[in-house]
Amino acid sequence: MSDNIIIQGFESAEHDHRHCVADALSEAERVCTQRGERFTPLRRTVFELLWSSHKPVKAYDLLAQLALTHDRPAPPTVYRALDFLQEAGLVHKLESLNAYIGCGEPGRRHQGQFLICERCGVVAELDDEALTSRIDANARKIGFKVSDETIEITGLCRQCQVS
Amino acid sequence: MSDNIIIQGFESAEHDHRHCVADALSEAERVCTQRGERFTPLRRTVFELLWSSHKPVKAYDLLAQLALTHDRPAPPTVYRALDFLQEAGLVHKLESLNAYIGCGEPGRRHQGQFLICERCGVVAELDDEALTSRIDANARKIGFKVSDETIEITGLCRQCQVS
DNA sequence: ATGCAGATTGATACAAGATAACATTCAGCA
DNA sequence: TGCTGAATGTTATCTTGTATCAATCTGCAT
Repeated sequence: MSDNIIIQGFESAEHDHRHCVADALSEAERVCTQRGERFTPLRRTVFELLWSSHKPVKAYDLLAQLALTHDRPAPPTVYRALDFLQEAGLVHKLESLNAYIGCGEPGRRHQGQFLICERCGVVAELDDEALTSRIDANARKIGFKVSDETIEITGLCRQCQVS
Repeated sequence: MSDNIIIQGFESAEHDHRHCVADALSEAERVCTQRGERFTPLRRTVFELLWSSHKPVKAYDLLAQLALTHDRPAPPTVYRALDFLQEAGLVHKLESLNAYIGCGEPGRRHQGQFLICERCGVVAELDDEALTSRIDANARKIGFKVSDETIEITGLCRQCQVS
């Protein structure tokens, strides 16, 4: 079992974010191609907006951003793109925030665990398989068959504790 | 560490639910008294509605139920009661469902982990401290200070897998 | 090239979930 | 009895998400 469970999040303020975005985009292209689905300009735009930072974005904020480049987009436009991206495993929804964030490792099937800084809003995505196993074990004990996990931890990131 | 991590949920269909309700009510009274807060008739009514089954209830369904006995209640009425009950640890919100459920063990501070059957809608509440510890350990590793956990597992309960 | 089928996007309307702000009433007590 | 803060009532509004139908586009078989 790997000890490096952090997929993304809490990068240094000076990290080259263009690199994150470029990686995410090429991964997205790859995943869509592999799934035989189309990474259309609209979906790509929404995806890029989500990757504009490591903070989750709300659907109506995406809509407002879209309005800058598209002619009066309506809610279904953005929700459909989000649905597609979630289906493809490219985006996660943070249920406790009603917000969406790009997935840091879309290649592998997972649901992710999230650390959400309540001060700066940055979100880290983890994947601790031992945690998932433990949950599965608990479920199995009572005959419950897991299909979906929502694990969202709120608190303060290292930076925000000191500053 | 106790091995019995199930707080409530997936009772047999024939269990005496009046007993669950009676227990929950007396616990609620106790908790409120201890906190120096008032378990008013309205709060009690909302609480009883939440305990009418082991399924989560949506705020506007509560509102509709309330309308049967109260004169044209408005959303703030039910949301205020829910806020109060959540503050007191008597009720949990299931973020992935936008629904609310009575807590099976309000005496002790905890956030709970939930197994949600996507077929029958019944929810089990667990409290696996090892799970919480593991999450805390992961967080600590990257300097994150946890204040709040949302853990909601969707799937099929034993009954619903066979029938 | 042409036209068809399915996927994608556009557009309108509305449903569902939640809160802000201010008025009124109530419980406990000086 | 009247005061104070808590609790509830009331109205309006904001946020989040869907249903539905129309128009357009893409890939492909003819």
